[in-house]
Amino acid sequence: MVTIRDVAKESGFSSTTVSIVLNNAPLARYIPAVTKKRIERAAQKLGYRPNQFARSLRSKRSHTVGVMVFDMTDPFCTLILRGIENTLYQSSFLPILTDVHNERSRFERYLEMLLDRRVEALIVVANWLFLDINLLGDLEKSSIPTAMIGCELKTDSISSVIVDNEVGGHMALEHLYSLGHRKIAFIRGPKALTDSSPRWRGIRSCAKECGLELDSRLIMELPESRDPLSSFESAHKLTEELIRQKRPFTALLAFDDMSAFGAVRALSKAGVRVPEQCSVIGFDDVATSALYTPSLTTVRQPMEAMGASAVGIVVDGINAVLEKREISATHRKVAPELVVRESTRTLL
Amino acid sequence: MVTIRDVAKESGFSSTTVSIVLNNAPLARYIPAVTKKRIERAAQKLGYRPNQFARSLRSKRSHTVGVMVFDMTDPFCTLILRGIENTLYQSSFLPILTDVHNERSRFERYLEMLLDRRVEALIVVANWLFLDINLLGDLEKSSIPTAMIGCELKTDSISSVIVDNEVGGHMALEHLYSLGHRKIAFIRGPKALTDSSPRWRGIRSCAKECGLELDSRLIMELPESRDPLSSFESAHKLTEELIRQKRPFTALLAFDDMSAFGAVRALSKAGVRVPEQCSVIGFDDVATSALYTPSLTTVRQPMEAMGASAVGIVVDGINAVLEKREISATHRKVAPELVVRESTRTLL
DNA sequence: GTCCGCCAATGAAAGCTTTCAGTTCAAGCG
DNA sequence: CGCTTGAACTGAAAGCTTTCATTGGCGGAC
Repeated sequence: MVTIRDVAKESGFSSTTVSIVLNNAPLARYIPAVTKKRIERAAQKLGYRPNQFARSLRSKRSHTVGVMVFDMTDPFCTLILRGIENTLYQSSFLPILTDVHNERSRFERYLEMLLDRRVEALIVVANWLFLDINLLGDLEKSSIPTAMIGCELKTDSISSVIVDNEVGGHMALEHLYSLGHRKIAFIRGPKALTDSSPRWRGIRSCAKECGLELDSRLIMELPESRDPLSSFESAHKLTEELIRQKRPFTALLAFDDMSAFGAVRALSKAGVRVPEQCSVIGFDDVATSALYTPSLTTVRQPMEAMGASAVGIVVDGINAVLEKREISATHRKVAPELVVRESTRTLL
Repeated sequence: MVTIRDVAKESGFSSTTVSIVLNNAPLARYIPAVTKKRIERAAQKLGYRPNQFARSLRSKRSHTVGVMVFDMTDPFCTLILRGIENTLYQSSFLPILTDVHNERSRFERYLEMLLDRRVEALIVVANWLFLDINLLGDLEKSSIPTAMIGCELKTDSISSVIVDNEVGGHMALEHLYSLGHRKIAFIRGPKALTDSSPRWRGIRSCAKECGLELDSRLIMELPESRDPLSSFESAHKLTEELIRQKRPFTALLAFDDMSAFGAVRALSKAGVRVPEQCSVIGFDDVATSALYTPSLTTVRQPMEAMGASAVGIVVDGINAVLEKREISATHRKVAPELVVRESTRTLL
């Protein structure tokens, strides 16, 4: 391994000067171009690569960000991760990826590991999280810039990025209403999930504005479950139940895309054609939605942008810490977007 | 920050002894239980956490593995990543995740960054890779244990884990044949993709065994593209073309699940019901396949196990290096598994 | 002629561990 | 008693950077 001293020897300057030049430190301003050239050439020639361990030890920086996902298999995560990765890349940080599998013990262990590695910031993808208040406590103790994606927070020690669920819920119902649907079935999210209630609030506010009466017998609720894919199965069952009830409906508004897929499956099985006989709308716009048959109309969360946004927040936080500025948490609520595809159509 | 010297002072022993005890180093065997207790208690009391930077600098170990994915948005990756993460967790390694976006420059930059960080091993998820021989050269130079998932190699410096594509192709056709199908359409993978030809070989060998004649006018081939999701669109178009040809077929064997989805979509659009009028089989068994309507019959790659297997290989490699044992590359070919769902059925 | 400020460069310390090469003491052995 | 052996423990070095404090040299101000 070639060290900075080798470069010093080769170039004829001290290792101090080499360090200053190669890092383009503030003092580099006093160093004449000739010297810089010579040092750079020497480094090049020897193929010098600074030892990151030593560098980190001295500078107390790891150039690393911890990413904690609550369940990677949730298709909702994929694009968020892509957004995080891509933005981090631009700032020359590397992500350490951990998947908590929705287990508290695993969360704690990973948090400890990440902090031991001195990650400079933490991004938590809190998809499908049953908000646990202790968890926030653990995160707050960490004292590094932290951003949570997909979970609304009021703390001012942890930043958050979420989609505006209320607006999204409103959008979804408005879409169905504008297509002429009046008898609408709903599959609500599980109560314990933080997204559920604002989405429902948006739906109710839209109903109110339109003078639409919600039929409580057409409202189902997903059960709690640790597995994000389970909403497919649950929605499938709930939709079968809706059909068995024989209470007619011409459209169905699902909590998310997974449950929408479950609903479509149940409807098809029962011989109800989507969208001809029943429109279905989802929420999220996971990758599959565009590929489904029929392709799914849904309320899109701009996931890649949300990942990027979280990185932006924590990178600002890192810089603030470096410059000893105080900075308080940022809370962003991004706008959802209606994506109209084939699973919804005008009521004839 | 509390250092090992603080613990030494607190416990009344030297930092050497503390280090030995806390790491349970070989020499710890000579240290009486009482001493160990006292040191552990002191560490506990002060809340000592070893500085990983210093530790790494000294021991030359990072306890970190680099994971390079060629395109994260490919649903094929998700479970592989899960398998990697989970197995790494058990060995107390942390993964640094990088997504190459199918770009050579990005590959090079990331490889450099990972090696600078002294990752102890490298796992490359070479999904949807157009094998580039230079790329292997870059990897071979790295001289750390390296495993590639999803790409067959002959080198003995880089290990590989792949599914047995030939057996898989054979399985798929055999399934359709055993259901009574004789007029079968095919959507082959793009030539440049390493998986394509062995899968096709398996198909041909099965056809031969069954005495089935393949109709070249029913054989389509996906075009090359950098985007794994593009196979959906392409397959959609190719299937439309197949239908336009009016050359009847009762089953379709697609290159992968994405293309199977595209085919199903095209068939549905044309009023051909799946599976009643045409059976469709895919390859991979991505998460969506079980949720699709109809759920997709497919040849499953045991992705989680493949990820785990790759980790096993490189961890063995790491240990071999530590113990100065020589070890040569491992090449595993895992068995695929037929998953029968709703998209295929007996020909009436 | 002295002092100041700027430029160019550097020696040495500090950051925290792990580990090599011992040291000390006591017991065991012939 | 002198020697070896083993247990229990430790001082100091090494690993490689970054950075603080400092040194000269030199031109200009007073």
